[in-house]
Amino acid sequence: MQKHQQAIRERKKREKDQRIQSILAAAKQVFFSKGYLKTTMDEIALEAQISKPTIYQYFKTKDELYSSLMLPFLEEFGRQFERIEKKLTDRKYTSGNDLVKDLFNIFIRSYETAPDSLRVAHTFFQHQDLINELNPDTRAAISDRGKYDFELARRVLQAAITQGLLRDIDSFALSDILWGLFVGITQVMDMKATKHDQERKYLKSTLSLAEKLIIDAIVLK
Amino acid sequence: MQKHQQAIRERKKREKDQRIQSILAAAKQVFFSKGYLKTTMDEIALEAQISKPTIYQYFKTKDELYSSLMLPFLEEFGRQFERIEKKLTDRKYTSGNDLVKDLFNIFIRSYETAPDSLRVAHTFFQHQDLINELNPDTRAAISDRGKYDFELARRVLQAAITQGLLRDIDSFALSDILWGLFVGITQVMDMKATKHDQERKYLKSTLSLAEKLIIDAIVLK
DNA sequence: AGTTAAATTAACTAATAGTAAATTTATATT
DNA sequence: AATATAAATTTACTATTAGTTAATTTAACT
Repeated sequence: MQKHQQAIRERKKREKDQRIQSILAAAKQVFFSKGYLKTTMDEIALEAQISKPTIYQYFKTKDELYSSLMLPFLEEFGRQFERIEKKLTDRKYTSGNDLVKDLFNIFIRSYETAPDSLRVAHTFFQHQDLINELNPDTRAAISDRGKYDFELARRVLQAAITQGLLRDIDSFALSDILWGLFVGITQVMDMKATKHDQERKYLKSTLSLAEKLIIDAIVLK
Repeated sequence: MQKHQQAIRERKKREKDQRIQSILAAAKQVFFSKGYLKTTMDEIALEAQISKPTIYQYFKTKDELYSSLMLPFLEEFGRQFERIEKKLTDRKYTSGNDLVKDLFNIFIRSYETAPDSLRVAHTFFQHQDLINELNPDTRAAISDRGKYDFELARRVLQAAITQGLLRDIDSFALSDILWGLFVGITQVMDMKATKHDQERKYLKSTLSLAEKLIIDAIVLK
């Protein structure tokens, strides 16, 4: 009976995926409450209610487990850029103003809904040496996805320039500047922040000012 | 003989400072070639041609040693801001344009002369949990210095606004934006960079574009 | 020359990332 | 239903390395 075996294989895959998800959930919980350095694999195993070697069944190293938390974040970023790209090709933007606001909202919302993931992204930017040590599959997945997002963002900016929404600025450099601006501001804020809502409000007003300045600087009027 | 004892105490202090400097030099060398995680204290000791416990005589932990590398960088930053503040109070600036260029140059030069120190600064922004574990003296020194630099930068911006060189923008937020912009851009560039001079030239042109955009956005015309 | 204090080190402990081998669990076969 | 096989899991281990202790060396002082 082929069908039966097929069904079993499917269930097994499901269970495997579930186990991976539960490990990721536990890892997220522990990493984000204690920080990368002070987190131990035993503690993650305890949180996931399994033994340590089981984690190593699915993730080759601590670094790889940590980095894996980043992928969903990068993917979500990509989806948002794709949404904006579609809106652009559909000629839905009548002013560069709205476009810049949409771009900033990607970042702002990502910070609001998943500030943790953003912290992982910071690691991505900083610990390049760590990334290089990952197993090739994970590294490729993360690195490729990162490059894809970068390129996507650049393409969106270039399209906006071509449509006359933004001033004629080198889109590669502009993409780096916007990306850096957001990463940098959230990082500087993170450093000052003390988890109070007050601080988060302050971040929002700072980002909102940055948005105004960028609109002044790059929108074609 | 009081004089003799005094002289000996002075030499001892000198020797102690020298030892600290040689440890810092060795640490710098190893940390920056291998990254924080893959650097061992034994390796630093070997590089400094002393034994490991001697390092612990002067630095309480690995984190503290790493963080100590940052202080000279923060101090240099402060000196640069003080220079610009003096220029401002002496009414040497006739346009906001020149001021912004001077500010950007602080960052650009710091990256050119000591890109390594900047990488330590990135850690500072990211591993806040690490900073919190430092011994109180070191933490206070670094944290105070960081706050001082931030405040100094803000004061410079506020003075420039008061003098009518820059548009009337909240100086706290603006300071965070500029600081974040630079940290973020260098980080994004660092990620892409592969140590080729070509990349460094690209960073410079990107920063130069960022400078133009910021001038457009904040200089009063 | 002998005493004391400080700096240095050899030899250690504790913690933890990662692994190997044994065990359990679940599936397939007779 | 009993047995064989394969996969997942765990117990018990190794290796590395941050940090410490106690012994040793070095140098100042009497």
